[in-house]
Amino acid sequence: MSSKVVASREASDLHANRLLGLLPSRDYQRLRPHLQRIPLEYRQSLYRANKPIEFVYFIETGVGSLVNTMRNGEAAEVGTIGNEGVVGLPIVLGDDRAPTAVYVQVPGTGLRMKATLFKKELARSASMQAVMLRYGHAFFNQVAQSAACNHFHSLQQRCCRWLLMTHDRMHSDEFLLTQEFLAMMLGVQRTGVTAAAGALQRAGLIHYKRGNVTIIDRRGLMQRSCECYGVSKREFDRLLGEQAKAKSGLQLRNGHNV
Amino acid sequence: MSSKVVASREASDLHANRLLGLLPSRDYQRLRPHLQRIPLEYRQSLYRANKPIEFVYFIETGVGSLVNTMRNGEAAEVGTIGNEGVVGLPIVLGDDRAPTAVYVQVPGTGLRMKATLFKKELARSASMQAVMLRYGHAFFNQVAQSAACNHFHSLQQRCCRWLLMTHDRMHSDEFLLTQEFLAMMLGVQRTGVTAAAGALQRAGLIHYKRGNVTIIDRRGLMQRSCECYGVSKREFDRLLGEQAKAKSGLQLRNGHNV
DNA sequence: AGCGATATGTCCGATTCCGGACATTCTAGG
DNA sequence: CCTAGAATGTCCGGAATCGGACATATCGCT
Repeated sequence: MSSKVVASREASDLHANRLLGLLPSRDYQRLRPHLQRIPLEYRQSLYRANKPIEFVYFIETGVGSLVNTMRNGEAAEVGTIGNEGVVGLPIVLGDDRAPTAVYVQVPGTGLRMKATLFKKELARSASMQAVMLRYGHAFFNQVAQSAACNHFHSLQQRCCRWLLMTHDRMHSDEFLLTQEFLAMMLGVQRTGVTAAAGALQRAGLIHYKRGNVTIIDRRGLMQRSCECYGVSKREFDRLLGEQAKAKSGLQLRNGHNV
Repeated sequence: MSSKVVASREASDLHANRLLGLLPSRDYQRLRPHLQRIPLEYRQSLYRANKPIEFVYFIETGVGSLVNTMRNGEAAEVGTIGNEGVVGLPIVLGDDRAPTAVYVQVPGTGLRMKATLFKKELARSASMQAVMLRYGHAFFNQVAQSAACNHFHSLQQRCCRWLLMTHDRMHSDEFLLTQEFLAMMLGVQRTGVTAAAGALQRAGLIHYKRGNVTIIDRRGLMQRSCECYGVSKREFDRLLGEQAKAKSGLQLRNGHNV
């Protein structure tokens, strides 16, 4: 039994959500009274395609997926959001909806806030806006990377990437995930995922059992993953890393935790 | 087919670049002295991956491509920019570089401006910022659509989409385009494009000859294109259309605005 | 007119993934 | 303890695209 108990303190300090942690304390204090802690439940929709966005969510644990659904029902994940970000970027960009939707792919908890209020607070603080926009750029880059990745890379490579990105955002090596669901996220057939995941298990990189995956060999996954994992991660670290508070610039070559 | 020069509809809509046209006249007057008209040449790079962005470009004619290049040299277009937008969104989002690059895919002309100056002007005007961010969201949605499109849709469908999007931004039914180049944009083999384009020509939708394409049957292309063309276009119209002007006074920040 | 460079046409085996059908294993709940 | 449903495993033909090689056509230049 895994779970979201561990509060492993990472580089960012007080807040489980790194984006909130990047805010100047004055900004945070303004948001605080409006933030409400809520559970994020498996498959819950945080906002729907082309519908007004009611709340923005600062994820603490768990992972959300930006999903694009085609007319015929085919769907694919084009970006993921964890405790490094916020769900509701369209609000930051001055819009109130988007043609994509966001679903909870791994359950957890988050802080939510009325979108209208958030928009108002954003307008009052240039520093808050700057932080949100910088995250927006990192996320944009992730989506741009996905666009190329979905086209060029094999199912197994993308599988590895997805597992790594999710693992980064979890506080445990084990989490809930069915092949069926992963297939939907990757926009492929379930049987394809069975084949890919089977190979990874046989190679001793992961272990899974009826909806539960355990990451065993992170390094091995990175070797089999496409470069896209590293590219996205580097960008997030560059834009949301320590340099906001200290200087630090861009480091991170191989510094992945195990 | 459209005429050479956009007819002036409204006082503030004089600009070949729609984004500049959306700016309140006061904002535009501030940018104006810094804007320099330059030709955009075939295959020219407007900014490079991971290098500081020197200039932002408001395209008047021609088309630019946001391109993601993999380590092994494979490349794919993940977004296109024409006279509806600006090249240099990272600046708007507070960054000075991006892991993607922008190339001129169809030559034309544009107005350029020092990125540092643009950033400064942006900070002075909430209305300008609002317009740029709204464009940013439309562009983001386009990239998100590409991410799914590249994965699900056939080469021929994407071929049609690409031709339509380019046609929208050209002032002519005929433009320069080699199969080789289109193949690079779509991230596929050249021989695949030969097959797809050949079929489209046989069906009487286009005509091409050594690097020159003519759009003959736009409707036919739309029928064979994937839905992604329509989705992107609708979003652009929603966010940058006529009614969008009314909202451009939207305030994002206090204090610095005039 | 001839040449080299560029652009397009064609063919073929290999690979990946789809689409669908079906079998098996595990787990929760009565 | 049993059973329904969920999750996973396996098989197969077919489609799209790759990767590469090669042939042909057209243009610009001298």
